[in-house]
Amino acid sequence: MATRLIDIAEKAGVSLTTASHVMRGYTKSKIKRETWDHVLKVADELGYRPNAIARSLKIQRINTIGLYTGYGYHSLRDPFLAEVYTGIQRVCSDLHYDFLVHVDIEGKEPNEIRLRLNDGKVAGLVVYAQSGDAVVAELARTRMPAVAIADRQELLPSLIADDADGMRQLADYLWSRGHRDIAYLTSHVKLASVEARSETIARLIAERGGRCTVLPFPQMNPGEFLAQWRVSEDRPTALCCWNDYYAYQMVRAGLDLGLRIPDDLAIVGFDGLLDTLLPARNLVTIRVPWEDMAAEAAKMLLRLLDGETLPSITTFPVTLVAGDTA
Amino acid sequence: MATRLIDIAEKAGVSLTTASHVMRGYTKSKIKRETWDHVLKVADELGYRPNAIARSLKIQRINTIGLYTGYGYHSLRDPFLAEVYTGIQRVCSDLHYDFLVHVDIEGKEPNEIRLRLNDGKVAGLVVYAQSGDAVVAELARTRMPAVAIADRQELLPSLIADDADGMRQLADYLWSRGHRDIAYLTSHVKLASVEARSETIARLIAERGGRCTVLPFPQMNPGEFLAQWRVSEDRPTALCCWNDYYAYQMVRAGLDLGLRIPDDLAIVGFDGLLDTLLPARNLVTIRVPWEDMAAEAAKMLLRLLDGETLPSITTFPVTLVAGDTA
DNA sequence: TTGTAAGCGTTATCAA
DNA sequence: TTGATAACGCTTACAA
Repeated sequence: MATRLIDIAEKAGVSLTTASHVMRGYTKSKIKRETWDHVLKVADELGYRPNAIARSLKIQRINTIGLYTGYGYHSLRDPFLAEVYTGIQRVCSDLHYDFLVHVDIEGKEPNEIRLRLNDGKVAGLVVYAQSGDAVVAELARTRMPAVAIADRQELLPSLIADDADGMRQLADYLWSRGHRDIAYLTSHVKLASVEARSETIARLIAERGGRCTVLPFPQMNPGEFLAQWRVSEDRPTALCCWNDYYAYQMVRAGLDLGLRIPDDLAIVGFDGLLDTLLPARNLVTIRVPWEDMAAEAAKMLLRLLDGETLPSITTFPVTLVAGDTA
Repeated sequence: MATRLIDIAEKAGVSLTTASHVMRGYTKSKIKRETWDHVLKVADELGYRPNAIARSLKIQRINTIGLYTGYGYHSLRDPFLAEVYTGIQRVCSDLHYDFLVHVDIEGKEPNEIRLRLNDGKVAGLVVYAQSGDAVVAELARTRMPAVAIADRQELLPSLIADDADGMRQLADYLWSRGHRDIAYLTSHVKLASVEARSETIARLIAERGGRCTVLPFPQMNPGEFLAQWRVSEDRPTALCCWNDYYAYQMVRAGLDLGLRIPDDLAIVGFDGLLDTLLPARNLVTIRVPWEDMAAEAAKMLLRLLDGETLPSITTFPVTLVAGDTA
């Protein structure tokens, strides 16, 4: 059994209150220096550790925030989530919060998940989910403090990237390099940002008199896709991919097939997520400041917990990263 | 103010006990079906969420475990930690635990960190730290349940990879391909496993009459290192790197310099961490089942919490992954 | 079948 | 300058 405050009080021959004041460093109370030091000494001897649970129960606050992702089992190998975690952690570290990863929520009913998320272990949540996620609706209904990231949530303050501007930058870049026939490989996931990206580039290229074909990222392996592409009559000269991971798969498959990139085929991505790791080729991509966005989401969540009102949408600028694949 | 159990009891016109039994699904108590359903209905109407904090305080247990890394700021951008997180998460998910990431512990005194780690928010810890870490000593002193991963901790049950066998496999592989002069690029970090790896390969190659030079991974950039290597008289034919990240940096630098890999220079890594992400080249490496090890660490921690006694060392087998860089 | 009441380890109010 | 004591929300003997 762990040492309690009362054990210290008894051993030190003081009251619970005095012990509490000393342990919390409550300088306003005028406890005799002698008593103070004695209590500290006893606490150290007994290896005292304040019980954060009891404290939280009493003060009705908890310095822990959580992350909910609406994609079931979320792999932490996903570089996007790595950025999100890193950003949240940075803020938590600065502001003396801990960070709880909710994992026991796979394949459950929305309300059951909401109960797990909203059981007092965390003060609030950063949310990464599709708009229309049922758990998010439950959270909003029960007024759980939460802030959404990466994709807009109608019911929550949301932090999103400027997808349209990113696509505009890519379109400009490709157009200026002479590409008039572009294929856009989009994601299967139903996110508002997915729609925004494909619509934007299709529109921009069409407006200028070029052609932009939107295709789902091929289910077949990228090599087969590119082999087909190679023999087709009327092939696009540039591949614009929903994200960097798709783009890298295409780069790799292209190199394996002996294609010259970007001369035979230009490839661009979106996200800026893989740049630190990858050898051999530097992808042309749009860098989205995911880590900063996540950090800002965490900060905003903490402000929300303090009763502030937040803007419903906060949009972050994105920047083109030059490389050698387009 | 959130709905409490007592609010439900009052609104439903039952006692606290009855409400508690219903909410906990305590089937042994013979509550009238009618009462039961009524309580559930009221709870739903009021958006009741059990307070896990109060519950934990009462039952003196908490279904949360944590991770302590002795390397300060820990980022999921580190693929190793991504594996560790993923493994811990998997087990937590299966066994209805949550996973708390302590982040407010940077740059603090060991005892202060221990207080943060051991404040009742988590039942136990998975530890990733160098042997001799002062916080680990504190944790052991205060009998905080903990299990170490990746590097041996004298004071804790430890799960480690079979580094010696991994190096043996790499040595065999390189030797069988005709390499007689090998450079081993080791890490600056003082881990037992670092020592184990460099010593093992140096010994194995020497025993067979070859030469193995152990060097710290160059502080200069990998390109400069390889440029020097290229003009040296008596140059090794293979580079064996402490981990995959080092190896990939060398592969990239080599390709940039126009080296043929593996013909001009063979490069091998260790860890098996980057294989899912990287295009262009498949590294020859040793796959360590980090995720499984982390999962097992979490499982063992939970067994420890149940009062079981654990083996002091558990060693996991590693396997060679063939590729095209050696 | 349901209710009463003690207690988990803190903090905070008030009194001494 | 210190000490009693009542909460915080829940669980669980034990009583009714």
